Amino acid sequence: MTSYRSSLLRLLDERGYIHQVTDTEALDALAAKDTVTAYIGFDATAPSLHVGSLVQIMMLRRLQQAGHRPIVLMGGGTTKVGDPSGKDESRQLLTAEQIDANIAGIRRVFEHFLTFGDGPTDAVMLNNDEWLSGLEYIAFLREVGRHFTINRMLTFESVKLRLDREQPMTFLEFNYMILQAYDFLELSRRAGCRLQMGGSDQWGNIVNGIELARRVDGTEVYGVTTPLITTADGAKMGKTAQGAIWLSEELLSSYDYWQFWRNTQDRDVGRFLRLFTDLPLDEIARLESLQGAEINDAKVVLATEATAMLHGRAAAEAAAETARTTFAEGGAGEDLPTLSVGDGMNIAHALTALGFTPSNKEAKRKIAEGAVRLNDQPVSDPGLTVEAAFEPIKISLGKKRHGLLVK
RNA sequence: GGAGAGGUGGCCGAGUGGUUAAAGGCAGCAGACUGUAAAUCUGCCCGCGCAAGCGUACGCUGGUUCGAAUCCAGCCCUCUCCA
Repeated sequence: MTSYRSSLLRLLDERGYIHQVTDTEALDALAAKDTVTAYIGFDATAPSLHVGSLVQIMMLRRLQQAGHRPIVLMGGGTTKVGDPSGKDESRQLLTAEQIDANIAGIRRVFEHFLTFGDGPTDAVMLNNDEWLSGLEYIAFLREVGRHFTINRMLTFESVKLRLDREQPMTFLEFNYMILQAYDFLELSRRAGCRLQMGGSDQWGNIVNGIELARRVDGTEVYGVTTPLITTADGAKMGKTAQGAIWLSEELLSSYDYWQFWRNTQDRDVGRFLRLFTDLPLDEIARLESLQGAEINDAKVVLATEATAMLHGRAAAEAAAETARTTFAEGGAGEDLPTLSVGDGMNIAHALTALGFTPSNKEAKRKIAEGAVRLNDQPVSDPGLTVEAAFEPIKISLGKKRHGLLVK
């Protein structure tokens, strides 16, 4: 199906958000006629979200742009149990206070992307703790559990994958999909929610929710999933050696956020512009067609637009200007990470303090490799003490990471 | 509860008493080449220390030994089959 009647599906389609839709025609007809309320679920395990969630965030933004109502569903209830899917990571159980704090932090992220309020297309944030924590086991099994067959659950990709790879799967985890399905039922009752969106890995959960709503309430609801967003190398979005690309200034500066986008690979530029900026499609087509080194201009636009959406236009321009003076002119922009060295500091310690290297040992290695420069002069002595005078000193590791040392 | 297999550095995966901070691969970082791209080649890749050196590390706890990831005992966890 190439032509949609609804502006919603058209918008999502032409910008590259659609991987699968449960019932395209019915959803298209619904979205063309009514204001659709739709939700996406998010974890409450961290105080912020990172770029890995940005496609989902942007999809809610598109939904609102198309005149519909987004619900941000926080998994406060499910987080209380602790998501068992990250089997390797120690599942630290979060306290209710931590979860609430995390939700508050995540809400601040969303406020950059969505308009919240009481209007018909204003976004709302809900917490599944409201209905999950009070559930009674027997009653829940009788109302909801009877609609799930183990036979069917075993065929789901998430389960099958685990079993095929002979990895353990707990009963708790097995029940997760039921709780997620129940969320959809609950939201359709409470908020008239008709659509759940999510990553392609959520397809099974979404379908479960749809079936549950039909069986229990006879309600028709729909699902849309996004493709898994990877870089052209096939790597997951937003994973760098430095850590996650966080969507809050406290965890990642706007300068670093800008740099993240600036370092996009050539082949990803067009796709990312469509997904992560509001630029019109014809403008994106023009940027995307740039060849050779000119594609760098498109990357600057991508970085600035993406940063402006999250951190504001002024911060984005400042990051762009710093990058220009630092990289194009070989100078030092004001927005670079800055470290105070007091009366003198060992250069290896300074590199680690700036976060350029994970340890002093690594910093010394980099010095030995000739990768470290002070004001563009290579440093060879790992025992060097750096002092800043009146002018800040530019310290560089490799070609990309630059910082300022001040008194 | 029983039998068997297994738990090694971010991941995968060798290693079955000493020169093993532990092969190899992936990921990552740096250098060369470029365009703050990709591909390719090269180097690096536990921590502290300017350094000599020291400290940690092969599921956990003890033991044998001059010496253990490697041998022994107990425990924990995972998988497969059985009850």
